[in-house]
Amino acid sequence: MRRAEPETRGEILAAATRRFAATGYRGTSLQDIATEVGCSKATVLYHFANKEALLTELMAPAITELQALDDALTGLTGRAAQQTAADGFVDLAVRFRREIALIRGEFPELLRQPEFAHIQRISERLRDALAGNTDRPAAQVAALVLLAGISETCAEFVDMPDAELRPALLALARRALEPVPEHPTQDKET
Amino acid sequence: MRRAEPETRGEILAAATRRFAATGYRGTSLQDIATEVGCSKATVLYHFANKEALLTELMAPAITELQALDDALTGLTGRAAQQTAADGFVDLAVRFRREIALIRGEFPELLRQPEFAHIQRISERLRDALAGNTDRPAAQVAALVLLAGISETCAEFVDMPDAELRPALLALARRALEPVPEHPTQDKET
DNA sequence: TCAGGGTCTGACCGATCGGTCAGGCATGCT
DNA sequence: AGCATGCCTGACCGATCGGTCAGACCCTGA
Repeated sequence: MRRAEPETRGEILAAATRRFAATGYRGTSLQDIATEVGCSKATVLYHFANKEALLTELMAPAITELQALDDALTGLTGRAAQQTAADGFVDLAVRFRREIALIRGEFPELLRQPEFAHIQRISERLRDALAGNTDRPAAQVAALVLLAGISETCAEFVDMPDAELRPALLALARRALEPVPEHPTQDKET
Repeated sequence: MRRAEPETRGEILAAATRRFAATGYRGTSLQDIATEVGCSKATVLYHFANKEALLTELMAPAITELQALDDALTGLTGRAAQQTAADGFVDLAVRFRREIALIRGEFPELLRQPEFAHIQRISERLRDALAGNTDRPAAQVAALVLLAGISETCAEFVDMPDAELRPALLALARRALEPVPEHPTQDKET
């Protein structure tokens, strides 16, 4: 069972991906991962400082690109921001479906940790951009439905080809975000 | 600290609601709940058979009504099913926002338990109805985005008045579900 | 031949989890 | 007075968690 080449690290990453996607981050123990790899739990912790380090390494590419999208958003407002945010987020969600599935349902708790605090801020900015920088409830609601719904849908449809999933999401986002005729529901006080 | 009237059970339920909503079902220990109530963990387990019984009692009304919506859906197809599903689900999601928040992010794991297996089936039927009983990818994607997005949004906007949240969600759902001009992307196989 | 470093492991640790159990205490009925 | 019952508790249990550690094993280079 001893492995001459040090590819164990990679196998651990692959196994962790599978287990996290299947049973979630908290629902997966280091022993689960070790068993899937065929090594001991101590080996997993030899290659990675702790359980969280495994997750952050798995999520790193997605986080980097999310940050890039956030940067691309600075300065944009109104329809331009809306379009950029929608297109960019759909693209990210489709491409990083696997990563989304990894932390599915544990977003709220994971975001509470300081290491992921900036992601919290990014998703808030993304939501504002999608809402067209308005605080109209209807716009905020639509933005959040899209963000959450797209994430969940991508995690669910892991096997759908990009060429099918992406245009479906883009079309939906465009329909959902099309400027509703204002419909001035005058509410003076909140 | 002894309570003459047996209102402890109600206090436990209330505390469990708060804690589950704040840190999730798995993220909340029986000791957490006991501490918030001001009693011992054994007392919690005296009033409830186990941790899961607490959750099921909290979720019972929502589940009952979800079942009713599913019943109302039988026999309907096409646009009628779509409308009924959308209106019914938005209504349920808005009214049972708190219950959704309780199990936020733990839906996948909870659904795996046999006690909640029928909810799995209901949500699948709901998705099919929302998709207009089509298996066109675009329709399935839109249906899932709506279901997941609406749930998450309701859980997030716990404090928004019903009168604001409901129409916003309904308008969004109507826009998202409006019959897209077919746009025959001929895919012969699958 | 030997030293050293990278890889891996079993044994172990403290903490926390859900859950059990025998018994204490107050009350009310007989 | 005696007894049953409902409510509540501390002490305890086995399991599991993430993480530590001393040492075994193997390869390589001097």
